[in-house]
Amino acid sequence: MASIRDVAKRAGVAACTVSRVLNGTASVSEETRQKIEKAMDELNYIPNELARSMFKQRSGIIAMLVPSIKHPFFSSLADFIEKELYVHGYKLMLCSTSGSIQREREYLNIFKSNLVDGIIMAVNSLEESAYERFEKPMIMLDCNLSGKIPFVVSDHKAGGKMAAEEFIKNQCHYVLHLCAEKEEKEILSYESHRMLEETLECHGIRTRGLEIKWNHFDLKGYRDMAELILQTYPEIDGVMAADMPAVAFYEAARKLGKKIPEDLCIIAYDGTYVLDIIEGNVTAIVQNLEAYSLEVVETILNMISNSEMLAESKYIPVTLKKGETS
Amino acid sequence: MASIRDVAKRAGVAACTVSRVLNGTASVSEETRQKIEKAMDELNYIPNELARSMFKQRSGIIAMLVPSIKHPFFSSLADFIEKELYVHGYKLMLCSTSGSIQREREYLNIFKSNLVDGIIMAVNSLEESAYERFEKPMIMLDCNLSGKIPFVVSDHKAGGKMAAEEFIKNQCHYVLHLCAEKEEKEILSYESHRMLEETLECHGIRTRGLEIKWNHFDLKGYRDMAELILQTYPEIDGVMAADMPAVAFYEAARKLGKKIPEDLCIIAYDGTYVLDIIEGNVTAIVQNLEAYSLEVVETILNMISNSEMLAESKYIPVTLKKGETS
DNA sequence: TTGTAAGCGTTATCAC
DNA sequence: GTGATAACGCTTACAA
Repeated sequence: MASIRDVAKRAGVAACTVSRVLNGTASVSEETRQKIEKAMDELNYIPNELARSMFKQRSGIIAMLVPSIKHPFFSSLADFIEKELYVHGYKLMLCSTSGSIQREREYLNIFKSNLVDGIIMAVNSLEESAYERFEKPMIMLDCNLSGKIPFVVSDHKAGGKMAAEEFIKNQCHYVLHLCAEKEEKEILSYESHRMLEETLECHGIRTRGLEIKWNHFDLKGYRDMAELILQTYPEIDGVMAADMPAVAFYEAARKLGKKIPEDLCIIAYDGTYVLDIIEGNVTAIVQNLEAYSLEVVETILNMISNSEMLAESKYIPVTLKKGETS
Repeated sequence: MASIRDVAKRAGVAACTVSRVLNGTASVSEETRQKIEKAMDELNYIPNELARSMFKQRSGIIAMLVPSIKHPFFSSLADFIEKELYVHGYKLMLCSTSGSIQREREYLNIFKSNLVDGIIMAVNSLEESAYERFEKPMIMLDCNLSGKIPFVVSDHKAGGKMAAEEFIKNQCHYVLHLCAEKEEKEILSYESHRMLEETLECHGIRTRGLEIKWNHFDLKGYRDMAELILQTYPEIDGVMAADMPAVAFYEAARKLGKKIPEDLCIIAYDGTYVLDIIEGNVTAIVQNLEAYSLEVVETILNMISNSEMLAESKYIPVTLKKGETS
């Protein structure tokens, strides 16, 4: 691989002059420029980005740590984020914990070693201090660590409220809502559940929260669970759950001969493409992943260029997509 | 950020001794080691991976270029590949062309500049020479560039044959198969279509290939198309298509009141989790993405460590997953 | 066992 | 407009 010095030698100039041509950082006479460009061409010269990064102490790479790369929500998000990073000249290092806490810790250590300029965290299984003492620009998705790390999050309160209002419109009497197992951290998506309960209870509507262990790709398991629940609690006439379990409820309800939305009103939370795959048109609270991604990227890049560890956190509006299940 | 020299100074030794402790590359007296470790600790020292990479001319990052990050096939593949890379101490830079040829070219240029150790290409829209003259370890997925670049591919011939045999078993008379628009390159998945046609024609079964423009997330569009096709050509009693369009045919056929598999036999090609989302159990030719990923990673890492640009190409077996649509 | 010095490929600073 | 020189943080001969 030809280096900048090889080019310089061949063009009969100093390395720094080549660098100037490369970066347009100072004026170079037309004659020298041509000689240099010729030499670059002949040597098939490509600047070594590693050396540049080392000098600048900045690699142009942003890491994103997710629980799963294939999950529709995270892959959709990563898709948007990659596009937006690209616009700003940054590259995406996409890393998955695959649900392993150990791996989250290891990746976090890797991220410390200057290979990436910033970190987008879509997982948060470690103790809070692990993030708080992290000394690089970091942004948390959907999780508020006592304001110590900036976060971006969908407006789940509004989401929960919208869902509640939809259940009320449908004159539901007993609404089930499923969420992931809770931790002690302030996972912001729980807000939607809190708000849902609160609003419904104000209207005298019974609610029931159920914490389940996600296994995002076991639709069969979800369907069985849904069927069991619907049979065990026939008085349930409203369900809010993430896309996949919501789909499972939709399918289970149809199998059981329930009329939708009369007997069962279903609201999916997230609104990923998963909902498009089935024939039915499920009502959903849709997270605006595009707007979300824009904010994430803007915030992290701001943190990098201003070397401020603390940026403003952002709330992204959600919308109700009316389907035939409400 | 503390550097290795800061640590050395604090411990009262030379930088290289610290390096030796860090890498275990030579024996260091217990006493010095302790001093050094203490200093590292106090300074909260973290080796600068960029500097290391620069010296070693190796970043430990592998780039993967896909047409879309969110597409179930590619996100599943990336998921496996990331896991396997992790095992070998490599990181994944996941990049998407979003279908843009321009962007493929730009990313390819970025990859040339030493920031990544190797490239996994799941796109191939440029002229062949763009890949052939690429001077870094590169592996092509599903595409054979006259043997110039090693590739990994599912055994699509076997896949096509399996599908054909399934149609034959179902006593189909007219089989439709959908594939993406063809290019002049040797895209290896076309093999399945060729083999399907060949095998069916040997049995006197009519076939019809249809090239369609993919828009992987417009299930509604697919369903409309499927419905139109099934109405226009009622004599079609067999369909092979990628997961998403296959699902669309399944749903359209049910809507039209066709009996499955008697009136219409459907075989999905790929076997991603998309098939699990719908209630029906669609027969599929399943690509073994895990085995696939293992081969991809093994091959690219071999190319890197042996600095051989040409490795052996690999064929990964596919399997038939019997469902209720055949 | 440990230190000195050179080098990886850039770019910035300061002369000229 | 151009060139020396040093520096980014690390590792590896080579020497002591």
